[in-house]
Amino acid sequence: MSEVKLEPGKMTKGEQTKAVILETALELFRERGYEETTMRAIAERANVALGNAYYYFRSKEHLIQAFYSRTHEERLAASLELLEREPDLQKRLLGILHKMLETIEPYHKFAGVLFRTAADPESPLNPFSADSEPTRRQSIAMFAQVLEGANVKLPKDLKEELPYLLWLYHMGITLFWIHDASPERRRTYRLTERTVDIVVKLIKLGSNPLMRPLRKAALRLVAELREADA
Amino acid sequence: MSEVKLEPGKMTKGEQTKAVILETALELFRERGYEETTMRAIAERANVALGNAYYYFRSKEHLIQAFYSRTHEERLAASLELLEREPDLQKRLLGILHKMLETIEPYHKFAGVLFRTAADPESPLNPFSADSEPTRRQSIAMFAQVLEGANVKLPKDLKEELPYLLWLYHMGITLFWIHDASPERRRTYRLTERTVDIVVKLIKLGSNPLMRPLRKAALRLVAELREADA
DNA sequence: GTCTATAACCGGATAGAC
DNA sequence: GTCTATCCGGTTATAGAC
Repeated sequence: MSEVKLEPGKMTKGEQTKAVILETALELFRERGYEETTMRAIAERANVALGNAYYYFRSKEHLIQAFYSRTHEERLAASLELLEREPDLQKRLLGILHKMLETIEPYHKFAGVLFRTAADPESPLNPFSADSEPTRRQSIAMFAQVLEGANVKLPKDLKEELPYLLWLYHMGITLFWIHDASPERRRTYRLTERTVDIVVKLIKLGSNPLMRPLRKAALRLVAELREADA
Repeated sequence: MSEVKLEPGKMTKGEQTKAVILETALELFRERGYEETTMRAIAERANVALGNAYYYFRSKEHLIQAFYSRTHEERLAASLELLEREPDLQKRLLGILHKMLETIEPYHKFAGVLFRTAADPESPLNPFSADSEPTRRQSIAMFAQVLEGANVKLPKDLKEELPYLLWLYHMGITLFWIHDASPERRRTYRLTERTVDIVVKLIKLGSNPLMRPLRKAALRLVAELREADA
């Protein structure tokens, strides 16, 4: 599923070891969940000493961070093709969200821990933190691309803020997914389909010149909240 | 601040011990934060054995749950008077939210941990969990009261779902508060004032007979999502 | 700079005696 | 109900090998 090539030719020994440890950890996380996976077990299956695991990953949580950027990249890659091919906004958005859900599905079992640490304002894993700024920026940029290539015209003010709002929206979907215990995550898919429809309608409605005053007011509120991210 | 009388006359020895442990724990949490407070330190200052602390509280997290229901009750009490006196919906809602923010303010320092555990779907602290059902129900009931005594007429379908929606809204405010590092939590207060205004306008708009189809559609979506709480 | 092995520390949690 | 002893696992420290 999430196989990653460990090309020994292109990697130093250290990079290889690090990669092996990460793969092993994710494997165990998927098998048993996060809490149930001990650092000792990871080291053992990866055939390294416990101390060595800590040499490459400062803590168990840092393994999660590595996981984050990995799935994030997978997701970007998986989305590219769609973005080049599909012009319809609604289909673009829905497609992106589906790709995302597919990418993270294997990890649903330990999603709770992910989110738990992510929700802590002190944690570097917090998606609003300075630490995750690069990933966040990339992610928001992707939503900008979703809009960019679509067959819609947006007023400038909305166009600027919308990628961020869509990113927030996708975080909301993710939050729902985490709590979704339905078979095959049906509820999440249903929610996604319904809300994408609403979101697209709202975007079109909000672009209407008549809505300018309301739109301005709403965007000002959003801008204000955004400041609080720090 | 959060002094609670420990009336020995009215309590069995066990209840007393339990109360002492809880008070000591909250004291230490406020002093040093959650992570920095060890169960051993709590037991020591409370003059009980470590094992005894675990006799009364199944885990360190369960101390948080006790804290929850405590502030929850304080909040209910603080809100009662307002609800009996004020007829204007907007003022009622704003007042309730202000009371809430006041009650939790002393604990802002370890609010992160609160939310972190609360966000874990597995955790009993999760506000959507079965474990927190009693508190949740009470809280939703309070929002029903906010509507009940107000000078507005609502269509039946909306009246039924709205308390839950307001509860969700207040959770959103809380989430923002957790991440709010501004002096005196100014941002949170500003956000609250602005959004309360919007919420009340939306409620009035949504009650308009012309909005019936849209309202029905929205409420159906909400009802569907609500099922997923389990 | 990469890695092993081993021991130890710390704190949450549990068992079982009294 | 209360205690002591113990386990368990994240984390650290050390000392040394390639």
